[in-house]
Amino acid sequence: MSEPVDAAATTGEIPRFRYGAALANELEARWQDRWEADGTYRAPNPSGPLSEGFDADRPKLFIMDMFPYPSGDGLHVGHVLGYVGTDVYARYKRMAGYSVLHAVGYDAFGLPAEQFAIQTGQHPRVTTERNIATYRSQLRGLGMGHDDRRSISTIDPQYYRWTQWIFLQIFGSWYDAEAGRARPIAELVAELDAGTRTITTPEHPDGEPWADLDDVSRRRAVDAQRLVYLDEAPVNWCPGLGTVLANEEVTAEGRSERGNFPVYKRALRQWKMRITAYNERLVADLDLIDWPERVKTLQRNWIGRSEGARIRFPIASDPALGIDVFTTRPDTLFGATYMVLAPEHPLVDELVAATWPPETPTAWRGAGLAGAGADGWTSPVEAVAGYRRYAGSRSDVERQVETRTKTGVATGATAINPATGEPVPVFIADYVLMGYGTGAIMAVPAHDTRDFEFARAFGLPITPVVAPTEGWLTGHGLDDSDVDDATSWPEAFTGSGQAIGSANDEVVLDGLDTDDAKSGITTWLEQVGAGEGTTSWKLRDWLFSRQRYWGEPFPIVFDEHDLPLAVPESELPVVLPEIDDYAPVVKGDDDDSVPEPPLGRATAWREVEMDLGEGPRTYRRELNTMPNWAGSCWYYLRYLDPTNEDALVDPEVERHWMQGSTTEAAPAFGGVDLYVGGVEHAVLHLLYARFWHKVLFDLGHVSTPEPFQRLYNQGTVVATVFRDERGFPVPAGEVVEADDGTTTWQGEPVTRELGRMGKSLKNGVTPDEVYAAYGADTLRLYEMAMGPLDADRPWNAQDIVGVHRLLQRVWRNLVDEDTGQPRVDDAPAGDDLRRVLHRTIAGVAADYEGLRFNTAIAKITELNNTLTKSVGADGRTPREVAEAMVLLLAPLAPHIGEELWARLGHTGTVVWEPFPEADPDLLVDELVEIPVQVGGKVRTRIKVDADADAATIEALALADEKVVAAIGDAAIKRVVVVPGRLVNIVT
RNA sequence: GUCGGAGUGGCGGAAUAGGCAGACGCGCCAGCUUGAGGGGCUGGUGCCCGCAAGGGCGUGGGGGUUCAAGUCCCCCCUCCGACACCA
Repeated sequence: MSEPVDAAATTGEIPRFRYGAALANELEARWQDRWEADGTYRAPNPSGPLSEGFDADRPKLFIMDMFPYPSGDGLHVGHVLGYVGTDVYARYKRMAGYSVLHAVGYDAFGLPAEQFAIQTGQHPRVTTERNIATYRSQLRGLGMGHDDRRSISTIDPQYYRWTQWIFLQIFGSWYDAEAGRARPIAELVAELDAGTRTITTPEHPDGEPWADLDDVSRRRAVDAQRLVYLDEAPVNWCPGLGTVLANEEVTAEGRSERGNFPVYKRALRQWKMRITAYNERLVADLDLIDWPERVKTLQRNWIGRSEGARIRFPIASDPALGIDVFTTRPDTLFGATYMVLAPEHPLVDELVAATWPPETPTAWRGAGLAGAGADGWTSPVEAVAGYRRYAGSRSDVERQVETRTKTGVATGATAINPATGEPVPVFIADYVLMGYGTGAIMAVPAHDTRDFEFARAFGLPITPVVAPTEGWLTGHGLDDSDVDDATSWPEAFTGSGQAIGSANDEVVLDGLDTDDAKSGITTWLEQVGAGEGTTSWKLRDWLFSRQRYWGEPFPIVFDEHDLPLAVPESELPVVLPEIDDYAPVVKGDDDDSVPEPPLGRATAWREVEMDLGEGPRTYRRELNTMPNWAGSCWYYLRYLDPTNEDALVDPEVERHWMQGSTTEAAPAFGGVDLYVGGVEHAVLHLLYARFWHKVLFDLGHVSTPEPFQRLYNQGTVVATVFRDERGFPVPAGEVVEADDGTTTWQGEPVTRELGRMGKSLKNGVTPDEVYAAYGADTLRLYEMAMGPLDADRPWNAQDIVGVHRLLQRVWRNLVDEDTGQPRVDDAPAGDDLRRVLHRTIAGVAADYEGLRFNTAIAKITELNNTLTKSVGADGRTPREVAEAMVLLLAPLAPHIGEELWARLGHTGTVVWEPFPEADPDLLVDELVEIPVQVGGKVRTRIKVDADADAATIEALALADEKVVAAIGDAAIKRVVVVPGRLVNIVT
């Protein structure tokens, strides 16, 4: 941090009322107190306890930041970028006549808070609440215009009561696929009782025999339909954190997002949310919302819709058995020359052969793999077991680093290609994933890169069934003779083309292009019952339970059948019990024991007596807690009605704030009008929140299908990272830079690079440091001036002085630095100054509207520079200009805005003052200077009347002596005149 | 590898709808103020040639469309981000 600009203030050599850090700090504290005392930023609800001052004529606007996770380190200047952006916009919109709801809450449950508490040996509630207090004070110091009555915290039992209530809504629902929406589970039970609906399961494909089921079986059947359900399935188990994790919390390297611990797949009984029921709608409704295209793309990719077909390959030895595969290229079915199952596919054990078929190559038997003999394993059963061990021992990192060499073993089984009738061998290989499609593929080596590699490695036939294009052939040094002979191909042809070699007695694809071949084969498959067109998705159900202490308890108990039951609403909240040891049970990497949630230590709490309709009985509580995402899935709704004890949110209040945006041109069907946050939440928080919102919408608790109408991603602040010779970051604030530019820390040389600001890179700058050196308004202005809000930007302490000087110069033009008295008079502004003013008003308003705060600041600076020249050192500023200037600046720098407004003689706050309006007549000059080009090069500029016509301008241009000189002897071929813009003379 | 985003002075960045490239700020240079430093004020500052007048070049590179291209089209390079054996 550089020295304060007015370091000499203490020497008394500068004017008493010069705008510097001391003056800024004094007036900022004063105005923050006044705003708080006056409740300046309170946004009235249409009804209920927060309705005082409601004005039905004011259009509404709901503006939100992604709420902070209060860490022990406090805020740094990178965190506040988005907060300042929304605050400036909210302030502008208030002045433009809107009733703006802007509040902030705290996302305070979760792993980091718990880790911090464990490290410091304090209860997470103590550390979390202290962190929240720090954040509150830092944000207050920034001059945020938040409605303080609406600040919520996810750890408040009065808040998580409703998180639990929403959980119960989801638990009490099922997805009616025909209706395409969630419905109360009671309606399902009623339909089952009435016999108008049946539940189909893999065991009962024709429907559960409901009437014959006993109560427990019926409950099991119904529980399996709920939108949140218990499932015993492979999950991401992270021994280092002592908990399971959602897919979204595991990195591509197979490690935990938090803490970077290894993650293993383990079958555990866990709660899952049926987000996959909303696949289609989560994709389709992206078209309704005004979000950055890149975030929509990320969500689409994550949900991963792909169209294709499911095809059944019968097993040769037992045609009753069949392998279902999913493919996006059913048109290549005739080229399927082998099959691959994921190693853990349940069918493997059923179809594996007892002995190797004659002449099975040793490579197929696993020769060369760790654990196999020189000729491979001795039987298919051995090979399957051996390969599973081998694949399991390969970490995800290894699988990546080893350039994806294809490995696998044969199962000794043979399936029948339904199109050709030919037998095809069945393999297992870890390049086929159990988690996608059906966990099995038909391999078409001629037209799939991975299958091609596998086929080459295992000596399998490669049969072309799509003719490669000319370009592809020549690009690979091939010609027409190679079209149907893949032996010379260097790689698979994966593009579209004409089908070849694809005909049997019933269907002929030959000559069709890929799209037609796909539909042709699919129709045939459906006719003969060998398959069907279908859609596959990458998205999995959301693993929702954690073996940690610091989270919302589930409002669930278990009875003697070990079946879950909802805690009645009247019993909410289920308060997180106090326990002495809240640390997770961290396991060794190879410890297979069942995780023990810390809540199991709450011996007095873990069992409870309740009357759930069968008289008082003892139940066992669910001991897992909810993931961090639960509280952040719906907090925007609680801002609307934070004190409501009867409902999540009052319906009238919800409709008022969430129904159709009244400002944006985008199709306005509702949701938060503007939601600003980092792009790192593109799939996690934003996908989960959309899912919960849609469930609440289906159940009638909210009135819009999407939660966030407009999303905006602010950029990240990066700062110089200094590293020592070992590559470890050293505290950036302690690095010394020599005159020659070399940098050292404690005498040792250090390197420099740019990195995201934060504690881990030791390059954080706190807002408090900047307040002390320049004041909060300067920090706000600098954050906004650095560049476009959505761009990443480097923190450069040296540049802060520029915006500080702007405030100082504005102040000096309006206030006498010696006396503190206003320097304005009531004489009208000169014509030129007034035109500049009105152009600035129009430009700044447009910039605020478009969140272009950096150019708004540039325009205000230009206006002030003009003002400085026009009034001179001893002159006075025309009041109309002075007041407009203050109003233009107030959204960006609210404290100095209030102070100047008061010094200009006003008693009320500037916050609700109408934004100045530009006079359209003053936006055009009478004379404009336009460039004259000769042959596209500017040779001179001429002044013409703004409304001069083309002929007049052309005559003036051609008469100009510099133009005449530039043209010389050349003949004029053409003259292009754009009135008011330019002239171009073509020779 | 696939998808997405971005390359403009020494630096951060401007540039409605294809129409004056470099707004505004930092830094730097000069001058004024000051005992000095800091601070403040005024002016200058894309690069090259030139005392100047003036000229040439210039938005990652190469081609194209156009009277006119940072902006549109094609090819290539570099950087950043996301996903990553998804059948």
